[in-house]
Amino acid sequence: MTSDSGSVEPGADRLGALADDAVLGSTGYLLLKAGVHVGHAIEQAMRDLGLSMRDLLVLSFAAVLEGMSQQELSERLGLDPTLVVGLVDGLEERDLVRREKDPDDRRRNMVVLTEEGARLRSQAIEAATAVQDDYLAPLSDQQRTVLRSMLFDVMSPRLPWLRSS
Amino acid sequence: MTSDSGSVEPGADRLGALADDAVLGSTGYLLLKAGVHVGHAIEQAMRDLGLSMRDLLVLSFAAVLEGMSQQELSERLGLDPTLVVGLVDGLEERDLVRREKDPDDRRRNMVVLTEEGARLRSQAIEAATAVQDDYLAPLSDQQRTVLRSMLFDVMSPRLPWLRSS
DNA sequence: TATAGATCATCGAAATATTCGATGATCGTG
DNA sequence: CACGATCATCGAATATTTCGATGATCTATA
Repeated sequence: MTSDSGSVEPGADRLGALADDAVLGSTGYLLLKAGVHVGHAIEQAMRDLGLSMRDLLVLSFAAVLEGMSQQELSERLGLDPTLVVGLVDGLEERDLVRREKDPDDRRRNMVVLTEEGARLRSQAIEAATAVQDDYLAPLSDQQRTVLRSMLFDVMSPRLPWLRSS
Repeated sequence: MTSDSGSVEPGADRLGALADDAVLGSTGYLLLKAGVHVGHAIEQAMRDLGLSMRDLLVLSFAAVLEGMSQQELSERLGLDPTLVVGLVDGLEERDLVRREKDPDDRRRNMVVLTEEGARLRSQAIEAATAVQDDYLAPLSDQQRTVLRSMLFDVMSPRLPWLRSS
């Protein structure tokens, strides 16, 4: 046993026994932890621009899709439609986004990026990219490519929110 | 290897322009999404055993460290110490874990795994492992090893909670 | 050895965030 | 036109997290 509590045990733990645990050292848990970490890092970087991660995502979806209903947005974000209301409210107040009634279905509010929104999005992308570069610094460019590709492979069966139509 | 799924081909834009977005298609965001997904998957699997992800982590830490203070636990989990109280309460009520006063410092409650806790932990590991195997199915064994190793590389500058002492 | 200051676990209140049920407007179907 | 479904929204109910305070205990030190 020698579980002499409180004292440092020399030698035995350079990487730590924890990393060998079936849960704590598992790929899945590391993935989870890594995801949370980048998330926080990006969130942090966004704060300087007065944005949340969700704001950034809305801006991104709005930019690429060139407008989508709040319903669609809620699905892509994986959020209750109710939450999207406040999210869009906040962005609209700052003129980053605009609600446009869909002429083909006037129940729908299309969320559209404004000039100002596009501008801020550029800055946000720059910041987020810098954060990621920093975060992935231990990996070579080639490794990053491999990582991204593996993540795509793993996620592809569950990416409805990334499909265009 | 041979994961050349990165080339710009007709098949590629079936995934949609979203995957090419600097944010939505970034390695960081994919990492975040993947993390959340495995997290949910594991959480889901744990539900059958009446455990939460946090419960599983407590069990894991308790098992490997053979007991630790709630303070230490809160640091490793990245949670407010206040939350740990309820967490341990729940596990203690079910006899999965036990609070033992540290004889060297009677302010401390050492959280120790019980027999019952060890038993349930085995089942939990089995379930969590199965989920991960399923989740990582698109990857070969070799790829998984590479992935895990890359995640370690990326995280190693920020893994105090995985260090043993 | 008495005392001041820090740490630990805990509690309860405050602040945040998420979920749920209901509503008015609008659509599509027949 | 009436019916049931969908969309955005609201407000209430829940859940979760954060914060400040407290009693017990430790450490340092004078």
